[in-house]
Amino acid sequence: MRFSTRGRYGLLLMIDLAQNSAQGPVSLKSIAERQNLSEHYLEQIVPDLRKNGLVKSIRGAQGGYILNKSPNEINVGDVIRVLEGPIAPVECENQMDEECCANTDFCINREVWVKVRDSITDVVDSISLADLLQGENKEIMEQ
Amino acid sequence: MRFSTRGRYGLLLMIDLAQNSAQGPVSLKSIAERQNLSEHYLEQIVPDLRKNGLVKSIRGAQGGYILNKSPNEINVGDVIRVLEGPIAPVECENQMDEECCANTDFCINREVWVKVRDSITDVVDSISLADLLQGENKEIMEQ
DNA sequence: ACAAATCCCGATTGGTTTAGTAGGATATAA
DNA sequence: TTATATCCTACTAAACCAATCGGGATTTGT
Repeated sequence: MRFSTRGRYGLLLMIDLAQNSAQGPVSLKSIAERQNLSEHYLEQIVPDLRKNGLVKSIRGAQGGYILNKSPNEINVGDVIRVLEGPIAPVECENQMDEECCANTDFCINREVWVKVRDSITDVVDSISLADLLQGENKEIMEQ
Repeated sequence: MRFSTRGRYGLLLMIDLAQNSAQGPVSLKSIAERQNLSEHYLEQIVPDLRKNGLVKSIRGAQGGYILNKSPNEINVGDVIRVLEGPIAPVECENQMDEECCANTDFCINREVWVKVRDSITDVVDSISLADLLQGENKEIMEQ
């Protein structure tokens, strides 16, 4: 029950952009160095962020990536959903809809998974990149 | 970001026991039939439940499994932790302790994962097997 | 004593996911 | 024109998942 490196690295990448892309495009190489990640692996992750409108790319020398919205308009949930797919603690065909449990008339566990999903969603959708940057300064985020 | 079948099937197994093991041991075969699961696969899951004191086994013909505590003393989190390992949305050596992020002085994302973990923990530790059985009768659990 | 039921245990397997790596094509600034 | 970048497709080694397989040990009913 854990997030993969796609979500984790992607979030680090987005935070790096939030910190560094105000003056101009930031290359994956520099992000990879600062965050101690594989540049090639970031290369595999970042197209999803671009296609979903979270970052913008500038090709060629001195190119790189910049945030496509301001840090307080992007929250952690946006990044995670793009890189890891929908937040769903069990694999139901149609995102945990009523028809998901074909085995039994009524899936007795469904409420558990729905509550878990909703609690995760609440957390990740309530924290923006700006919150994380502010949290860094304060060392401890507000509860 | 999802639970595997171990946790899901295990929870179904535990609920089946809560419903049926009051009068005596329940065989995996009957559970597998009722829940429409593979008996052999349940056989692979149930030793973990036994070793962690959640169920008790009775060997031989007419044997089977019974709950080792009352349904309101067992909560969903107990079952999940036994079958899926600790609830930790990222893989840090020492369960998300302060030393987890060696790459940087301070892991800016740590607060996110801690909050996600805590929110999941809150949910699964607040729902007992008894709650789930009651929820079945009411069709909708209380919020 | 014996057969059936049942738990117990280790090994194997086919498929998927993860976390990358390799190598090149395209675009652009200097 | 050269160095710096993004972009794109493919490949791979390892791990994990969801079982399956084949037996062995224990108990009950007859």
